[in-house]
Amino acid sequence: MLSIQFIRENADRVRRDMLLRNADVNIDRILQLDEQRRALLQQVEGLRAKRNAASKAIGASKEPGEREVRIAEMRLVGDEIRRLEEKLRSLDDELQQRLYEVPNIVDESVPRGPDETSNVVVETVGQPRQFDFVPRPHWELGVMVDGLDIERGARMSGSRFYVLKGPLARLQRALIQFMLDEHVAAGFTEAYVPYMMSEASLLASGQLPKFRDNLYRDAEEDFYFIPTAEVALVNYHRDEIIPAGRLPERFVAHTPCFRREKMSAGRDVRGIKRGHQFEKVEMFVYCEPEASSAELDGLVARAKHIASALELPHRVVALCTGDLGFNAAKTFDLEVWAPGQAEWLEVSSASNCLDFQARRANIRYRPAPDAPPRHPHMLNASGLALPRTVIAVMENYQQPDGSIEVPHVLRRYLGTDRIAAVNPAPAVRD
RNA sequence: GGAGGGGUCGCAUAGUGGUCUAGUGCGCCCGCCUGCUAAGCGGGUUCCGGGGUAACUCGGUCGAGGGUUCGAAUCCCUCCCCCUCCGCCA
Repeated sequence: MLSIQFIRENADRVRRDMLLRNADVNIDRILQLDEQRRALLQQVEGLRAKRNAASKAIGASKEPGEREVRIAEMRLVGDEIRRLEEKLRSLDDELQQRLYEVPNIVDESVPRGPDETSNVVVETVGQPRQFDFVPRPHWELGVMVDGLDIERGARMSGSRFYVLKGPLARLQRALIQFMLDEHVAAGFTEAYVPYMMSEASLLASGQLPKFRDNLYRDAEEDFYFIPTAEVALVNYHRDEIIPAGRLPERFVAHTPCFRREKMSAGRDVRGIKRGHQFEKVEMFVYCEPEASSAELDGLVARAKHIASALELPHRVVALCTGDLGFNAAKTFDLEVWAPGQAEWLEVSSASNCLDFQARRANIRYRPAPDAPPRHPHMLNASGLALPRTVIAVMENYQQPDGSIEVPHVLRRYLGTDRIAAVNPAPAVRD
């Protein structure tokens, strides 16, 4: 979240950024609550100081008469304190609630625009492959190599679930292994983390309270299923002061991700592009504020490295102000080309959240052993999201007979250079 | 799931209603003393918030939140976490 001090001192900038995001946030109400709160706080603290002094005098006093008088006096002061505290608490609650729902500020370098049509392609790498046949979408190829079973997934769990088996289950696992190995080799620390987290953790990472509708949760216990490993990695240092000399810290974790996808109902219903459960390799960085801009570039470079190593045509897109996520001040998406549907697939989103999550999660670090604590900057980036990378590999490497060539870097993981087609092409609908 | 024990300053501990402004030891920092080092002596050492240009000052903070009281680390209630043993279990 933004600190109330920051909002107070930069009210115009915050108002502007909320407009740029199309965020419906009442900054004036927040400022009003802040002012009322501080005025009331001064009253309460003044009375408490008075009571503290009197109580000390009562403790030291030996004259029963004097004690009685002062106790009676303080009884009234106590009542007044209680009355004002109640008002203070309700002001605090409303202020806190509203602050939790204010999104991050916008980095000055972010292109302006109301929605994704204003996003800017900043770099394109590789040429889409020229096919001398009509490339198939991944859901047809999946059937042909006997690796994808949508119907059984739906029978087990309903729509937006699927089973990967045989060569495609192995392809996905090989990709995960490859990505983790590459990032670890680049100095990232691999982490295995809980997939279910408490409400407090989701609040700290910014998923709650605003995005409750997109989360799965246990009905009886305080468990939410993580929608991304980012949630776990934000909370790794929650309520800590990181000692001097530890930053930057760079993590990589592979986890499943669970999303209700209520917000995108009806979109991308075919195949494995958008499911309720999917695998993702996630990178995460804690760093000093001065370093976060360079770290963001580094994360984008890592995501690009994976796409390049897999020889997938890809591009980097700078999200515009209206398309930024709640936590992010600046975001680059990485998209890979999927010839089967002739579209760009988002496989990574790299964001600099500045100190926004550090405040929510109460994470600080010491720049030097005796220096006062500061909030670190925190960044996250997929590296990469699996189902869409699987789609891109399948569709880019497909052969006329429905078999799939294995990218060079994956061959040592899969022990083969080709995934054979064993079924005929499914009947083409309409 | 059952039974028991426990959460106090970086670490270890003391503290069962009022000089607790939370003591002591260790660690760390500053200073003094001292050929050097060690020891010794003196001082400092949580974090958050309010007010103030500042020196400074006020409030809160003993796992969390409520409550009792003029006054709570201390008493009461609810919850969380950790440890030990039993049960169950991949």
